Amino acid sequence: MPPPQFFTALKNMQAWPQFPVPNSTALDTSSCLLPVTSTSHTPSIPAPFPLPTPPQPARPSTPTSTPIIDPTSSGPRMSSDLPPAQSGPSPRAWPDDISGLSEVVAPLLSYFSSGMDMLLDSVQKSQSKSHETIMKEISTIHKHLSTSNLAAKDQLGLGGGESSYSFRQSQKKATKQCHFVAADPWLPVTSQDKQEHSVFLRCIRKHTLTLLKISGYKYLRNAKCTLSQQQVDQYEQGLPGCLQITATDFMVDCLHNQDSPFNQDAATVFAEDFLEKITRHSWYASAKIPERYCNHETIRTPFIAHLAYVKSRYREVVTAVDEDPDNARRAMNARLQKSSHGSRKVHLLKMRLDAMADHPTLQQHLPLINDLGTQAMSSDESEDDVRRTISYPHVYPAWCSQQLATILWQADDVAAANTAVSIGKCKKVGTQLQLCPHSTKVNTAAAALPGLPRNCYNTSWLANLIPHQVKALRVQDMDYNFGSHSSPSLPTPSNAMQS
DNA sequence: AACTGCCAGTCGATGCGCAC
DNA sequence: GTGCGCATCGACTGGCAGTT
Repeated sequence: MPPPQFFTALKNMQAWPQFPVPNSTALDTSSCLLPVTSTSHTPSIPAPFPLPTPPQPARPSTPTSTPIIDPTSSGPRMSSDLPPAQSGPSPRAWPDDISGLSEVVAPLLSYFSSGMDMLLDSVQKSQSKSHETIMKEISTIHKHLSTSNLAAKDQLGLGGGESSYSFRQSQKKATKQCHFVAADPWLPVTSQDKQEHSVFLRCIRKHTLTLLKISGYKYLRNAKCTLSQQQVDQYEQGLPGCLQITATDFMVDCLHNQDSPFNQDAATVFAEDFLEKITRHSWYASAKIPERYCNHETIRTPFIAHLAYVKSRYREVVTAVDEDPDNARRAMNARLQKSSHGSRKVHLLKMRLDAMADHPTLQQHLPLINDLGTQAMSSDESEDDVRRTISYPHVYPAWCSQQLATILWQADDVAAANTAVSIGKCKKVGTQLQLCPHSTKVNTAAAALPGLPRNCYNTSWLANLIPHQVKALRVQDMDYNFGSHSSPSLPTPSNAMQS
């Protein structure tokens, strides 16, 4: 990987309008293909795939096929332990006494020469290590798939396993800002710190419900969380007879800001009670809350943050219902339906990854499918209510190429074979696996994933895009090596159902 | 009838983008 | 900075199909 100074220099170069940097769009992560309904998943697929390796020239004239990942930007980083490039030399600070060249051109040529050397080194090293990278990634995914099966949950529901999918999500979330209280403030936040923080937050949520005397937020209407303006005024002026917040008569104000004096005082009462309960009365003992969390401010802050969620739920179950009950119910159902559909796609992705992890030939495609995420999973499912069969036909996204669909198809067959009982005639106890017959239908409304190799997209679908969409799609100018799985035509649905 | 376990639905929660 | 809407996630639960 080129040194951080190179990226700093490259960024500075982009500010020079007369010398546009090739492939500067690689730094742009904002665009995506319409109609994109979700922008949460933006895969970065530069190196780990078994891409074909054409003979490399000794010094390529343009590095346009190599994605530039700037470690100083907010985009994905190739190395987590790389320090941010802050003190690298600016291109303008280069010596300007190169004979025969102007002050502007000399540093530019020198800069480009040096930069290209570093970039070329990086590309060559990356390609030579491609196989090793794939095997490492497969090993990592495999390890997380294994551990997900062994994970147990504690009685409070405070623990939980980490599936292959959640592993990807946790990697994504790790880039977001979290206010962990690390065991050792001088060391980086560890996974144990994160787990302890998560457990602590769950206790905060649970205690909030306890003090509000409700079992769930759908009962917020019954909790003390609505104050009139008169009550607020009286409280803030400290008038006699105004509301008093105590642990036994706890209340929050969901109609005003969480930073209001009333809510701030509520947070203080909450922190005092929470601290007392965990230190003197051994509440949440199974959660094993670390000592460093046992102070007022560390408890107050997450409670106030949680209050924002409580307020949003209040708007949903009280305010919206009061305004228009029918509309509120429709909105709630729509949200739940979407949520349910999403979790099914997660299940499908995990099932496919599990099946591929142990398969001798499909294993090599694990990084690709893992990076595709749920957005590439079947996009529509429906149950046959008439015959009462558990049948969910897979409908593939229109943008998906035949080769890519074939991989997913074969993974489904492997998963079905793995769950089937081959010894004796006894079926597995319990409900049998759902039938997931493949269909030839495609979902034209499915959002396409940007930045994939060319042959991951359906050719005819690609041809129908307008130029702006093609540009937004950022198709990699290379083909993914599907190997022996790149069959010329999709298998028939009947074949797929035989397993 | 008892048991098992899959699966859709439910719930609590988080993060992002946009408008003000 | 804040509120709000939206998308999405993980954990959990009840219904129920299928087996013993």
